[in-house]
Amino acid sequence: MAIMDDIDSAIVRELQTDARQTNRELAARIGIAPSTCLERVRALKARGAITGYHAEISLPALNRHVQALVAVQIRPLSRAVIDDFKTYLYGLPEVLSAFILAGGDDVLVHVAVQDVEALHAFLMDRFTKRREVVSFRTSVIFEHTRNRVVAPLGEPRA
Amino acid sequence: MAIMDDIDSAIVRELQTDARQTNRELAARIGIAPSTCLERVRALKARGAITGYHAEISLPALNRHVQALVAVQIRPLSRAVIDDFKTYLYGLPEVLSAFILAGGDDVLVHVAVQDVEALHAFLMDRFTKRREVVSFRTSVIFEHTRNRVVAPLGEPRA
DNA sequence: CGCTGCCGCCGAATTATGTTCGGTGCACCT
DNA sequence: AGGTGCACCGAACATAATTCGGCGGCAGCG
Repeated sequence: MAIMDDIDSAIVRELQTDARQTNRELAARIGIAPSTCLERVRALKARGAITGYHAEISLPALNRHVQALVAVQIRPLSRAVIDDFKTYLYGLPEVLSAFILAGGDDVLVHVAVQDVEALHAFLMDRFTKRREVVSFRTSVIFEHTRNRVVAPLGEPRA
Repeated sequence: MAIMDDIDSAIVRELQTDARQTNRELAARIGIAPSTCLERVRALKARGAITGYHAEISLPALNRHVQALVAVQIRPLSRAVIDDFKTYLYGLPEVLSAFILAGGDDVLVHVAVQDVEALHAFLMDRFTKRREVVSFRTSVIFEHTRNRVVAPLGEPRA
């Protein structure tokens, strides 16, 4: 799983940038034959290095104009309670992602909703009513930038 | 930009699940002709509803075994300083994404590094030395789950 | 030092897919 | 009721994915 040479790195970089470019384009960009390229891409997926290909959708286009982060404290802090809460979150369409944390807060939830009114309603309906949620703090997100191309770290050439 | 019928929703859902399935598969799954499907996908991209297609890479495969969230306070809190800091963050390979926030903290940074030692080094080298960073709190991430399929909100059928 | 076996890359042939374009039906407007 | 426009469809053409046999380089062994 740790073996990843320059060619693999280049493939991973290109597919993070555009996952829908053709295998021929990809091969040409990297400088290998299409058949070789196909083989390596398949190996990366089989190895678990590439876990999937996903379209990125504009949140405004999905009628979600407000994003927020909600830092939640959970009690009692047991595995069962956390797992239940995770499952609960996963079923909420407003939730984009959830972080289970070490430290002050237990869970950080990234949500995207229609507007501030919907945010308020969401918090009241989905968090206040939960018994395991003893407190939460909400921060509205002004801007969220993602670094789409993630490269290997450490000794660059394995 | 807000017009998105059932077929568009289905396309968006499918492409979020697997962006590399063939246009024919996609069309068959949804129940329309490949040519129609191609047209709609192109329209969605042209309209800005689909912003891109990205491969998802396993962080451990990239030699990043530790993730953390760093809540940063910036002073002075001016646009110029924030923009500079954003640009700075964007250039750091360890940074996965950054949130600009309203409320207690100003910026929340999601990082992925090799191990806890590398996390410590990263914080010391990249944050402590910055003049505009007046304080930061770091939370190690035990688990991060993403909701990959994001559906339109509000009135479901536009 | 040379031989041999193995692994990965390549290129052509086959199969499948993307893409274009003209026609058709439905719905809406008048 | 007639006309107009839009979206969808299906066949034809261009392009790409996939397979597979063979070649070359490298390593390990004799």
